[in-house]
Order: sequence, then structure tokens, then C-alpha cells
Amino acid sequence: ITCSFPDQDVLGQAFEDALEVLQQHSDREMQYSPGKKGHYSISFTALYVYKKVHLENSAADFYADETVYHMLQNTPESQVMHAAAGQPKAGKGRKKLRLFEYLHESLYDPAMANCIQWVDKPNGVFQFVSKNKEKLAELWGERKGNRKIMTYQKMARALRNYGRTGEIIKIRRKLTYQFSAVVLKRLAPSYFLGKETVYHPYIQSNQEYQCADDWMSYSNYMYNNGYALQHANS
DNA sequence: GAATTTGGGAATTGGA
DNA sequence: GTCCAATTCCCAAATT
Repeated sequence: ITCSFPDQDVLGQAFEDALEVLQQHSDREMQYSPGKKGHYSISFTALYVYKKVHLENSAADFYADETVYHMLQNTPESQVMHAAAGQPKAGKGRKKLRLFEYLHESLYDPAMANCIQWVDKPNGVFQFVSKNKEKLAELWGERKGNRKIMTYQKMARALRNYGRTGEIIKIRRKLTYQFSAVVLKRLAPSYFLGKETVYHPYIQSNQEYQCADDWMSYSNYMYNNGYALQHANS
């Protein structure tokens, strides 16, 4: 399974780093082959594992293309495990996984669809499933290796902290949140490639709107609700 | 009216 | 030792 990258700028530094590692490993799972000028074809499994295990980024950019996701599903687990072996699981060179990265990753994982779902994907609006939100929290806690069991209550507390930095804000709808435009573009740059999408924030970051009266917030809310409903099935 | 959801203060933890 | 990003605990208020 290979994929080529005519435009390396899409992956930026991640691609450069991956190439460097791939050049040092020439086993079956880690091959890359220079093609036409500016084109590379590399083992998809290798890059996936590299990003997931080594760079600690989400695989969302790849999952964003559902075809690629299904290809990955058909990759033997042993192959992935073998490629993953030898990569650092912790310590130097491994960034700590952030909660918003985990959530974003889960949103692209069909196995998590019963726990968390997109409400308005282009705008990064998502919602937890009431019945299974505790399961997602539990898995998050396990992933982090917490001492105690993670609960939705505690996870939501961390989510509220994102409100101050603006990485994720709460939408006035049950169990619904929204990624910031910056976070969204950072986590799934390929999703926006060649798309003329306009991000619709729930709360305007503009100073002018921060002093807005309640009616303004309300109309903003109604607008976003309408937009979300319109695009819920797209 | 009970259960669920939202919200935030404050202390603590663990990695970088 | 300091900083960051949670984690943990707790309680109150709002919403379903």
C-alpha cells in the first residue's frame, strides 16, 4: 500500500522527518521511492505509523480520505505492529498527546462513532453521544495511563479549560463543542486542501462582538444552529 | 422533582 | 525548580 505526495508542503516538516527516518530503514514496511521530480511514493503503513507513534499526531489527515481509511483497515495488524516496533513509545521525541488531538482522532475513527460524532464537520462542531460518552472518557484515561479511571465529568473539566485558550469552545447545545479554526487546520490540513470553506465560529473573536448584547449572541447561536442542521448530513 | 449537563475554584500530578 | 496541560475533587446552578 503506497501513496504518493506530489506536494510535500501539505505535510510540511512531518514529511521531511518521515523521509529522514525512512531513509535509515530499508525493510519491507519502510520504503520510499523517489519518482518524478518532486514526487515521492512511500509505504503508507510506514508513514501512518511514523506519524501516529513517533510524531504523536493524529491520523486524521489520512482518515479524512475514507478510501485511505479502508485501505488501512485491510492492512494486516501484524504489519502495522511490526512497523511500529522500535519506535519510541515515550520520552524524547514524543510530544504528549493533547485531549483535543485525541478527540479529533476519535471523530475520524468509525469505531468511536457511537461515542462522538461530527455535527458540522467543516466548522469543527462535534457532539458526544450521551449514552457512550463515559466509554470515550475511559479510553482517553487509559491512553494517558492515568492512575484513576477517567470520567466524562473530569474530561469535560479539561474541555472547559480550552475555553480560555479558545482551542475548543462550548456550543450552546447539549454535549456539543467546536474546535477553533486554527486547531482544525492544524489537525487535518488535507481536509481543507482545495476547499473554499469558510469557518463559522460560534463566538466571534472580534473585540466588537465580545461586547455584544444578548440578542446578538442569540442570533449568532441561531445562525450556527441553522448552519449545523443544514450541513448535518453532508 | 430527579437526572443530566454545565460551570468553575482549588489543589495536585506528571512530563518537558 | 518552573511551566504546562491536564487530573482530581467538590460543589452549585442550569437544563432536560
